[in-house]
Amino acid sequence: MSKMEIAKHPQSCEGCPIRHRAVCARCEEDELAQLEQIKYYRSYQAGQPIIWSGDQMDFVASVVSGIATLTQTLEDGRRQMVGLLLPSDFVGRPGRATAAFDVTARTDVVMCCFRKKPFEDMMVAVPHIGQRLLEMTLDELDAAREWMLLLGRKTAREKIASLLSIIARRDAGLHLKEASGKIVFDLPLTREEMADYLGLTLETVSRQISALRKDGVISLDGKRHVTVPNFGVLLEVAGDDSDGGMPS
Amino acid sequence: MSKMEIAKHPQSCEGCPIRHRAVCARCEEDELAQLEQIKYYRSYQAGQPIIWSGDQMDFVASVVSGIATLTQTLEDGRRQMVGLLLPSDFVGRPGRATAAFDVTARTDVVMCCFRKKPFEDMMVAVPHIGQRLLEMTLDELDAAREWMLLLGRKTAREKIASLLSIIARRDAGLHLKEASGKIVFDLPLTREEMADYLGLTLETVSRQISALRKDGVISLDGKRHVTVPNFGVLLEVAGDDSDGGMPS
DNA sequence: AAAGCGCTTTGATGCAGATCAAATGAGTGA
DNA sequence: TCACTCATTTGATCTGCATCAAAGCGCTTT
Repeated sequence: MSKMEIAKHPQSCEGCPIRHRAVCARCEEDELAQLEQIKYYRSYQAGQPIIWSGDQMDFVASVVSGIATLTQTLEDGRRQMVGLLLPSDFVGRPGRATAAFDVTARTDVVMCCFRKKPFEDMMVAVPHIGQRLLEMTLDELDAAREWMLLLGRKTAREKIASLLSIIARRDAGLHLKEASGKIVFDLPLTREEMADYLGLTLETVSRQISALRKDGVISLDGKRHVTVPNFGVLLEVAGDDSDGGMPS
Repeated sequence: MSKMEIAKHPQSCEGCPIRHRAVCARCEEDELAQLEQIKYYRSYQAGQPIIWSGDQMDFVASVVSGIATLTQTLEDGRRQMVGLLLPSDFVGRPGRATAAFDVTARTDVVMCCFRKKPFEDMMVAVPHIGQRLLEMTLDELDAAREWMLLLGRKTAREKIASLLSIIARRDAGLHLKEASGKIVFDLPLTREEMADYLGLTLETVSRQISALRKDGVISLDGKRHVTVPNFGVLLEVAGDDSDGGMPS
C-alpha cells in the first residue's frame, strides 16, 4: 500500500484494455459515459484477499489486469479453486448481498469497480449491460460444468494435461501462434494452486508434471516455463481429445 | 409414443405450475401473451434422450414437470452428471448453435419449448425475460461451483450425505416440513445416477448408504424411501455444516 | 559466501475407493 | 407360480493418489 500501488490506471474507458470483452463490451458511447460516472479503480497486491466468503458485497467489478482466484474452503482447511479470474472477467452478483466465495489476488490486480446499487439501477436502464453479463455468465457456467467432468472423472495425469492445454490455448489465443504444433507458455500458478484447482495434492501435481516431461509430452525450462512440442499429443493425454487434430 | 403421451398439457400460461419460477416469472400479462404465441409443449418418456451433445439446438425450453439430467461423457464411457433439471429449470443457450451436454429424461418429462430465433428476438424486446434468465443462470453457476468443491475435495461419505441433504432440503422446501428434525423423502435417482452425479462408482454409493444406515444417520424403507431422523446430524456428516443447527 | 526461505522434487508407505465377481431382492409378464 | 430382468447389496482384491518425510533448487539478505 505505497506509491507503486497508485500506478497508472486507465482513467477513461477509451483505450481500456478490456473495453471490448468485459461487461461493458456492448455499451454505446453514451452508455459508457454513464458507467464511467459510477466506476472507480482499485488495486490489490499479489496474495492479498479481495473478498472473503460471507462478506458484505457492496460492489461488483471487472478484472482489468492480473489474475485472481475464486476458492471455496471446508472448515478443516480442504480447499477447492472454483474459478480463475482473468482480465475482463466479472466478480460479484447483482441481487445478492454477501459473497459466496473467497477471491484472492494471485498477481498484482487492478479492478474496475462499481458500487452495487448504482450498478443494479444501471442494469435496468441499460439493457446492453445485462445482455453482456448474461452471455458471460452462460460461458462461465459451461466452463464450470466442463471442470466438473474433470474433477469427477479424470485421472491425475489427465487433469494436469487438461490444465496445461487450457493455459496453453489461452496463451496461444493471445499470442496467436496457431502453429498447432509447438507451443510455449508460462505457468501463472504454483504447484499448490494447480493442486487446489485440480482437486489433487501438490505432490501429485509435481509427480505428474515430471512424468509428462519424462514421456516427452512437455519440456520444462525452470519451474514455470513450459514447451509443448506437439499440442495434439497433449490434448490426447488430456482425454478431451475431440480429435487431437494431428494427421496420423 | 402413444396416446398416453399427449396427456393434458397446460394449454395456457395461466395456471401453469412453473409460471412464477421459470424464465417467464417476471413477465407481465401482455408479455406472457407474446411468449404464449411462440411456445409449444413436448413430452419425453423416462430414459429418452432430449438433446445430444453436439446436436443442432434449434430450441430452448423450460422443464414443466419431471426430472432430467445434464451429463457429459468421455470417449471411453466415463460419465459425469453436471446438472439436475427440475421443474422450472431452463435448458439451452440463446446465442449458441449446438448443445454442449447430453440432456436425458429421467422420469417422464414435459417441456415448454420456444424456437430459438423467436425467443432470442423476444429477449431483446422483453427485458424481463433476460433479467430472469440472468438471475437463474447466476444461481446455477453458484450451484455448479459448490458442486466443484464436493467433487474435488469431499470423501465418499460426505458426498452421499451432501446429496441426501440437498434432495431432502428441496423436498422439505416443497413440503414445508420445517421441523429441522425428522425428514422423509424419496430418492429420484438410481444408485448409478447418484454415482454419476457424485463422481463415484455405484458400488461405493451403495456401500456408503449402507454405512450411513448402520450409523443411524438415515434409515431406509425399500430402496428409495429415506428417513432422516436428525437433519442436523446429516448436515454435519456432509461437512457443509455451517453449523448443524442442533443445540449441543 | 553463507544462511534462510519458499517452492519444488522425490521417496516410502498407507488407505479410500475402484474393480472384479457373485448373490439377493423386487417387479413384470407368461 | 415360475422365469426373466434390472437395481441393489455385499465380498475380495487391487491401485492411484494421499500422506508423511526428507532433500534439492533458486531466491534474497546479510
